[in-house]
Amino acid sequence: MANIKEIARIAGVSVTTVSRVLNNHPYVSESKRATVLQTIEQLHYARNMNAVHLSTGRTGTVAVILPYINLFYFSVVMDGLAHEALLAQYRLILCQSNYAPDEELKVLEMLRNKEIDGVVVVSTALLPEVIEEYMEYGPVVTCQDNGERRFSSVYIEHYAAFRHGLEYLKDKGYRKIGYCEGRQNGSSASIRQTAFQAFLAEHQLPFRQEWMVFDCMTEESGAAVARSLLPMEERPEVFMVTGDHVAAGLIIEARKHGLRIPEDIAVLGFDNQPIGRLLEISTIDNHLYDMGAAAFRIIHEQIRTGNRQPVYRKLDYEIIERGTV
Amino acid sequence: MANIKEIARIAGVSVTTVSRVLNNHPYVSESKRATVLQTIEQLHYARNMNAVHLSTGRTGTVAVILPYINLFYFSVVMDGLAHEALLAQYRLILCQSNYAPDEELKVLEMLRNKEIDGVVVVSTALLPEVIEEYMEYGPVVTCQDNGERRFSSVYIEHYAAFRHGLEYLKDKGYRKIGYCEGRQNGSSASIRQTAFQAFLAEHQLPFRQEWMVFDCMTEESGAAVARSLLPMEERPEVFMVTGDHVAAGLIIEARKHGLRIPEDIAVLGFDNQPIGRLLEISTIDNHLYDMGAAAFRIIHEQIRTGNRQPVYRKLDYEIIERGTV
DNA sequence: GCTTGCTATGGAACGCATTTCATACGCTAC
DNA sequence: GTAGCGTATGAAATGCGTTCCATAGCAAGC
Repeated sequence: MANIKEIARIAGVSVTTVSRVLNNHPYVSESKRATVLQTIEQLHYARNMNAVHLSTGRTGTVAVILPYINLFYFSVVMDGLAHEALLAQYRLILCQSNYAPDEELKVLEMLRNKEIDGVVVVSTALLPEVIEEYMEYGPVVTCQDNGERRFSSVYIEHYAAFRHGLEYLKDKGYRKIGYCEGRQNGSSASIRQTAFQAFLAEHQLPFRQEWMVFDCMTEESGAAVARSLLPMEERPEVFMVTGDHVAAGLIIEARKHGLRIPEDIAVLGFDNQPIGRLLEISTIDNHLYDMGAAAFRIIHEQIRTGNRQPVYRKLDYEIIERGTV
Repeated sequence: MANIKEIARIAGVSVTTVSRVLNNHPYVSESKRATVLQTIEQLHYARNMNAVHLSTGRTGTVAVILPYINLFYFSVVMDGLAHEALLAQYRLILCQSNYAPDEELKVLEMLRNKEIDGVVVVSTALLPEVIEEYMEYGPVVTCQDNGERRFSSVYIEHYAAFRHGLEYLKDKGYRKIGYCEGRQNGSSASIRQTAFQAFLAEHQLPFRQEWMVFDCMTEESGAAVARSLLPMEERPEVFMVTGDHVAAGLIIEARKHGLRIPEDIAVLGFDNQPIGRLLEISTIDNHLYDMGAAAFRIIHEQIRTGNRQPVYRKLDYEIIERGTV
């Protein structure tokens, strides 16, 4: 396979000149440029990008850590990331970690090994302290609210958003409020739990352990929540559900069992997914696509400029009133 | 930053020995191995993977071409790919192409540029002939049925699956059959159209242009189909819908307008998505996760062995009977 | 006439790890 | 006793493009 040296030899120029042509540098005469391009054409020359990466110390690639690509939440964030990456001519490496810390660490090691230029952490099992250690090797942006860290983050104001939702429910007259959460110990999940408990205490609202359900990641788990309502001595009046697909499961299963929405059980969803629109689920839109897009733009900027000053970008949210509350 | 040469100098051995330690080669005495490892530790040495890639001509990375990551269909295939890639310690580059041919070509060029070891094409706007031209640079696996090509493919027997579905409907007594398709000109879509038209002709079933709808990719487009039924002079008795989320849109919107499922309009979905299970949509499960997993295993095998003999792996499908037909 | 500065071009160093080949020691087998 | 093999180790070649630095011609400015 031809290399740059061969091109130079045949075109009768130096490798420097060939490199300049390849990279559109100035100071190459039109005649030589033409000869070089022609030689490249003739020999079907293809640049060995590994040599370029070695030489430049850059790869034009960013890795993305997330647990499950087929959960709507993550695929939408990924969509935002991928769209911006395409615009910036960057490549994205997907690490679907299943929250396995060692796999997530491997990705950070790739940063250290110069295999990638940066890392976007959409959701992780790693502690912020661990991530911080890798900041010296390249920029990292997380999509979680980690407070003031050495790495950047783009995040929804989960505390405020959740409170806002609770206030909205309270204003509507609801007092018995239930809560379906994804992971019990996730960073955003913890924030929401705190918000939930604080709000209940503040307003002296009733609470029962069975109104709070964890590990609700799928439609099926939403359906299970609906079924759990049936034998319940005292039911909540409304559920806040993190994820419209989970809310959809809850609603459809509840209706199957003759419960009316919102009269018997009201539901406020999260994420504003297409299924929520279809079922007219009231929801909190937290702009997931924008989160991905913003995360990429920040990391791209930091790679480009070499600036490591962390950026904390707070995204807003909005309640979309539909029919389930 | 320390490199292998520095490690060698300080540890008092040759770079060869350091390399051997790094790669777990035999023929290194325990004492030297220990010294080297200790030096690596001390200097916080990190291997420059770009040099490794240049030197070995391999990158341990496979690129994936697909149009939209946030469509369930693709995110599930990606899940299968990602899972296997993790097991094989391979990295996946995601190219979300939006079916832009030039972006898809760029990925094939990456193969030529040795930036990646192989390409998995989940769905593409490119012609098979174009893909074939890149086979000399590395293995390519597509997830479409392209017939006998120089590249491998993992595919659902769309023709058979679709016919099977049609037969199932006919056996149930349906004669007026409608059809909602994603892309009009997709490779799988074309096969299904052919199957559809052949079946109708064969059994002299009635057909109307308005019973065939294209560009149904989302829940909303399914809902639009439901609305289009209302003013229709003569309605189909059943719709085959490629994608359970589209079927879900159709069903939910139809019910909103008082249509009973399946009495007024029956629906047979595709892809066996979680939402289909929840709504008890009868569907054709075409094992998308397995498709991704199989695609990765094939390309990994071909990278490993250097074997370029194309493999055509046909996946089976099954009708899942639930309540909408 | 001489200094400055821009255009054009090439030599050589640099980024870094892998791998082939050569060498050498020690032990077993015949 | 020596041929042969396995273990251990290093020198040097290899993969390939980028970029700093040096050189030189030529034109504009004083």
